[in-house]
Amino acid sequence: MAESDTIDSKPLAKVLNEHGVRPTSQRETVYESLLQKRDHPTADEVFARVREKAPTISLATVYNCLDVLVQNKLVRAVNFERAPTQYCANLAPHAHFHDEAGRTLDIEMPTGVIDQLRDLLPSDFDVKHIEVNFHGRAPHND
Amino acid sequence: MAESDTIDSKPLAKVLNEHGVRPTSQRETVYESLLQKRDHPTADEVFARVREKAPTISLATVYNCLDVLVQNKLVRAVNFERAPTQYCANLAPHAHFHDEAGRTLDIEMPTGVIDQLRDLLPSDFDVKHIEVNFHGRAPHND
DNA sequence: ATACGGAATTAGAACTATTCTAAATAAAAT
DNA sequence: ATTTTATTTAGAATAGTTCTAATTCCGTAT
Repeated sequence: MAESDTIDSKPLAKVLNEHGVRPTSQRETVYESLLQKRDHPTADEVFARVREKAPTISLATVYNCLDVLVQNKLVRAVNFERAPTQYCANLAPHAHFHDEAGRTLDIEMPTGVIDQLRDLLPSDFDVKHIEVNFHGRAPHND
Repeated sequence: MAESDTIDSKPLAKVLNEHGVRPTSQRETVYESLLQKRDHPTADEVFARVREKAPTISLATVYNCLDVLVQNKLVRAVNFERAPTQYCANLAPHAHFHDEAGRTLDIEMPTGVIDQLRDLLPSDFDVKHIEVNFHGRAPHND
């Protein structure tokens, strides 16, 4: 299995480039880790995960990379009640469910619902982003 | 106009009591300030405002009072992207619009919309709270 | 290939909103 | 009045994030 085309790793740099992000190895590693385990990790958690592949990376760099990815719409930052920011590689419009146990789940949001939310606002409001957060208890399926 | 019944100040202690909050002078002052200027102040801003009426109050007490009011459903805490928590005395279910200039506005949310949001979740999810935040540019009417 | 210049990374210090701590005070219950 | 319990207070501590200044990296021009 020496020189097989690994389906994921090759186009990563290209994806970053297409979004205006200079593909450094740290950015690729951070982005890859978000794509691989989609459980809304915090910066600290990302830091812990990427250290295996990039043992010399610093926490500041993880923050930098995450910021760049968020700025360039490759990743979403998710905030809930002053808890540490969580990161999410799901780009489809969706809401988040925050479990009382600490889990964060993506909730699909059809465009119809989004449009209805937007219609709550007077027409002279310019809406850039709509954020929907649920909080409660989700059934734990282990 | 010496001994007129001031419509607001009398029942305040009663309102607190009815919500299970022991009415201390600090709590009354903090709650009153939120009722009077409904512009979603931060704890620091509340601190600055109540100092006129209660010059010896401490910031820690302001935090304590706000927490107690939030715990007992007299006030809502509003968070947006790790900005300092803002406080809101509007108890009706509503969303928030976060202006790029920093203003926070209440947006009425009919129960129909709330129900539709809840319907996005599988029925075995127990929803405690739904939070909707808009972000964008609001027309500034000065 | 090599040197230059701007961008990215790094370690650690700094910052900020909030919470904690322990002592003092106030209020309620006896 | 006295005891108990809750609240307030000032300041220290904490945690997540950002800043700083030095180093390293990478693309481009030579």
